Amino acid sequence: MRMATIYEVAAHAGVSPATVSRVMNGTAVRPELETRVREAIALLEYRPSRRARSLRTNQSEMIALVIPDIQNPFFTALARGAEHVMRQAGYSLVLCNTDDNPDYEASYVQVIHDERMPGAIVAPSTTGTTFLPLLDEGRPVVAVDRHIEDPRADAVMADNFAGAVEATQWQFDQGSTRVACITGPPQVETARARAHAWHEVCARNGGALDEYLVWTDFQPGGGADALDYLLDLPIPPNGIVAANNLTAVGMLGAMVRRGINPGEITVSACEMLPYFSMPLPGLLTVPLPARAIGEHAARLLLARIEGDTSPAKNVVLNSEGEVVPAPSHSATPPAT
Amino acid sequence: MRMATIYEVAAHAGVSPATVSRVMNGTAVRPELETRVREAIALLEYRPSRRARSLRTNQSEMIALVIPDIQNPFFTALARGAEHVMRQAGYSLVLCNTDDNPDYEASYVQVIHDERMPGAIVAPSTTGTTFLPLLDEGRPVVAVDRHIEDPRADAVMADNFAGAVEATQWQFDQGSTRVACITGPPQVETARARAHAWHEVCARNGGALDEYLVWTDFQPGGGADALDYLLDLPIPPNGIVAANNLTAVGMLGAMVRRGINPGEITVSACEMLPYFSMPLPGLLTVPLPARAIGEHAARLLLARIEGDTSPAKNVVLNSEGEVVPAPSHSATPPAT
DNA sequence: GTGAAAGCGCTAACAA
DNA sequence: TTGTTAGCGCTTTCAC
Repeated sequence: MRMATIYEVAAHAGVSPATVSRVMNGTAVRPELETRVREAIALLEYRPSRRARSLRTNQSEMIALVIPDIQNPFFTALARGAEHVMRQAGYSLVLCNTDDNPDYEASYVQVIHDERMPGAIVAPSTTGTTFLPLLDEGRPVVAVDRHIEDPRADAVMADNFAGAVEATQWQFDQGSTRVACITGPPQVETARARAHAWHEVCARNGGALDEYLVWTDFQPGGGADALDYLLDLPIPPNGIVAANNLTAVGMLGAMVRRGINPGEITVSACEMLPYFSMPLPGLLTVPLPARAIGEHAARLLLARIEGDTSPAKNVVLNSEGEVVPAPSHSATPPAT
Repeated sequence: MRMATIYEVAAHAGVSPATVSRVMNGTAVRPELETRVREAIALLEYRPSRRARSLRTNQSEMIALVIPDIQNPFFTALARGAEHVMRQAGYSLVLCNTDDNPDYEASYVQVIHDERMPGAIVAPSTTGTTFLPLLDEGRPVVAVDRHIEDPRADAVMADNFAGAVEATQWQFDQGSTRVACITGPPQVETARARAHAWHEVCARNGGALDEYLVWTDFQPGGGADALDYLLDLPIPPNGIVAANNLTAVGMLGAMVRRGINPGEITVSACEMLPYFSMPLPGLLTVPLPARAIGEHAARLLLARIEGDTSPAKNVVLNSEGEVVPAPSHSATPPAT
């Protein structure tokens, strides 16, 4: 079925296409003409072609959401928040799942360019360099979860350091004496920040043991392997901090398989799976404000698209989703 | 930074824009010219504007994925599958989260129309009538998880009846004598199909009790409430079938809160949360092929976009993700 | 095989 | 205020 164009509407209403365009865009038009135009629009069920408008105005209502893993509930919640804000502003999100694969990332950067999208919300895999071409073109990019090392990119993060401090300190408050940490890949900023927090808190509480720090892939399997490694140490820990949601569930599963009773080893985790409401004794969950990060990033990106040229912002949210004045610990040490 | 157009490339190469277009699209061009053009393309970092091409050819590489809840792991896995297939074919997915809200659904239908997208993969909320306008325009729509009642729409489903039969039969095999069922809203097709299967299997095993069938909202809270209701019956069930993943976790959480030991009441569920690997005694999980549904739907949609005009397909996948010749039970009874 | 020219559907100068 | 016109960047006849 053919679609009505602005010319057909104009012909039906006996006006010029420009007048129809003005009615559509809210420019002043003589009331009499406006009614005729509106009638024609209704009659023909006219809806302007976004792509034609987009070509002409060089704008578009399509922005990219680039995330490593859409099956990770953290990113899913983030996506939800971003989608919610963006749809209210009339924008749609293009879902770009990268599997943490730089090639996939690059191919989506290409799509963003080719579709001339006005901006992107991006959780970069390791180094954010893939996205620099977008910034070079003047497309605003808001980094979430991990930074893009570029002064032009805004960033919205959780206060990873504070969260991990809380998770670790709780261990000592509970009476744990030997606290281990299962974190992610050393290239990943959040993994480093949380490991660093663990180290600091342990140092304050009698010292951190190097063999109690396990770098994994931030996946359930990695968490399970890490648990096995830790419990097979000559002197195993009696408290464990899991630095993300997936390592946490992997580790908990492994604990069950080893027949460890809940509470026997204290566990605290940065973020947990949604719906995982089992109130296990000896388990603390420090929530991450995933949804708020998505919402905040979306608002920031919208402002940039509207023309905000102020210096790049670096927003940090605490676990309640509130903006924290300054990151509790900005400098994260390099990987060991 | 300005973007190179086809005219600039043409000028640099000393050819006409048409020739550049031919090089880009693989039409035969004298090798000598082709090299000149390619050099100019590389030099200027030329990439054709998809939106301009799209306006001219009336095609687009942007298809919509309409799902009720991006935080539900079932839809997340489905999205992953669809994205994977689509990206390989050069298409991108626009994420349309509807919260099962018909208004949101309608607004996304509008977007699909306005952007002139060539098709959509859709998990309709209740009635699929919202999407009929798209079919009227000749845009292919593939329904997933739930049907759209229209002979023009393809559909890809799990074999919900078979899955629920398995979940219910297992209860009797385990020695349960009084088997209840917690399902979703009666308007939802999958909720009805699974309830129906439960009813049939119970009937074969000595009869189904009406008060053992609980209609919920398919959410964790609903599952928890249903458990409380069931266990407070004069004669409570000793086996429970949960008809979806979220009711299942809600119910399990409520069991823990009531201090019921694992295995005391047998539980079988259609689908479970990913990473929920606790091997609880007395718990059976019948997986749903979410990812395969997404992949299959994407392939079907691609074929339609390519011009396939064969009659609408109704694909049913078993829990392994394999195509089942015919639905194990096509007629689902109306809600009671 | 190649170029000139028209046109996809819209908006924005510019004139009237 | 309104209409005429040009043009966004591409593809595609149609001549050559």
